[in-house]
Amino acid sequence: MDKHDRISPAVIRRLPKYYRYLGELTKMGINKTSSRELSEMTGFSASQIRQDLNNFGGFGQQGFGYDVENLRNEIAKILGLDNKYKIIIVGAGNIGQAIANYTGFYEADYEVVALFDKNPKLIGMSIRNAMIMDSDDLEDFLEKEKIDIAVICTPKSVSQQVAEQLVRCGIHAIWNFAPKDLKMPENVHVENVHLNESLFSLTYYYNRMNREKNKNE
Amino acid sequence: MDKHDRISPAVIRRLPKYYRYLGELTKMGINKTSSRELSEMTGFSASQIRQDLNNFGGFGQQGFGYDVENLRNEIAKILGLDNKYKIIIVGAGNIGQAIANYTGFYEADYEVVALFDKNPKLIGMSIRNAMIMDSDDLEDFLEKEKIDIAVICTPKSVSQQVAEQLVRCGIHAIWNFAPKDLKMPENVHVENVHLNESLFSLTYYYNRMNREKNKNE
DNA sequence: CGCCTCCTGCCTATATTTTAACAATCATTC
DNA sequence: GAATGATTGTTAAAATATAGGCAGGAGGCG
Repeated sequence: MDKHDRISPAVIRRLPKYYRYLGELTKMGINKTSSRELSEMTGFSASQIRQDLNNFGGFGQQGFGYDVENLRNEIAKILGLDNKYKIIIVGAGNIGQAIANYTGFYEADYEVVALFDKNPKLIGMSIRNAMIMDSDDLEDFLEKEKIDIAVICTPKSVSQQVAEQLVRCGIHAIWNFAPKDLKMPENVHVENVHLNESLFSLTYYYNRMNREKNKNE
Repeated sequence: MDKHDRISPAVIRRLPKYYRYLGELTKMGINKTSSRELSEMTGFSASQIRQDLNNFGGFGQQGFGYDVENLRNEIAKILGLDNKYKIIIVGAGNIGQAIANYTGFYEADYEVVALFDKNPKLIGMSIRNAMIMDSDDLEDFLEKEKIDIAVICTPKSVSQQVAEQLVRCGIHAIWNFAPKDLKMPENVHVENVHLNESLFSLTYYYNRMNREKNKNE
């Protein structure tokens, strides 16, 4: 699987989108598609779609197109959506609870096994079969349970410290919602969801649009 | 302000990060910095940082560096963080409520004015001074109040429809949390936060790491 | 069967983004 | 007040990402 090593992040970011649209086609009962059709749906150029897919092998048939279900399965395999993943959430505040309640992951087999928090009022509560446990028990828990992905939803002040603790306990994949960049060793992958930065970008474009509108009036 | 028109999105995405780190420097009482220092903090190359900033003008002093507070204010101005923004949230489920409760926006003046939902159990509740109102009252509300940014936290099945309604009522900036791409006119800016796609990317890298680890053993 | 249309996979060209290099400039030191 | 070291702004080069173009294969149709 050496070919995976050199795939650009931009390609990986697009794959979930293809996957989603292929799912929609399946739901509509359409079982054949083409890069042109996917282009219309996703907004990416047909050429780019073909090239993206060809990074992983020729899933299509020349002169014909792609089999929707087959292509979807192949992308699932590439992303690893054909496996099960156990998740814990550290920090059971607003965001942590929202993630635990989020049903949008249904497309793959992600299971939130437990949440952790310091707040005694939260400890003992359950969210969709997942218990909120005391943060002090985190390390013991990770020793016993094999966890794939940890979600950090703590305040930023403790996020680095929590991340280091997680890594010490063998975690290699972190989904970080704290507005801070984690300094992590090479063999840990961090996926950031920085809501501020997203909102600030939006703010920039909002203002730019307003400036243009005023100019044209 | 024509120069803003051609700034690449990649640059805009980095500005909030500079802004955040400059805030941290201020908090530490440091009032002078350099592209090299910012590079160490942010992980971007010093060259790139200088080039990014010079898109908007020379904020530094040759041979000396940048004044932390001044640079931070300039970036704030570029992003528009020196203004106030009124926000509504459509969909007061888990994510909607979490956003309403989110305090991470404190760096700028964002005010969540109201939430909207169809669920009678939620209508009438308040979250941090913002009331959850009936979705049926959305259009009336938007006629009376001048809202800058709308957040979509509805199920994906209605997100497109909600977005169109918002645009009809004069909204031009949408922060979309529904796992669907909105088809919008040119003069509307949509910033997507697609949690699935983010998690799927993480899953890909998690698996790739595991493959590499197994190979090296 | 032959022709036409459509579409992939691949190769090439263009555009964009990032990195590198360097002259100009400033504060500091001796 | 001249030399030094640090650092910017800017230009050029390299790397990367995207788009375009085309040969060849597949299916459909008369």
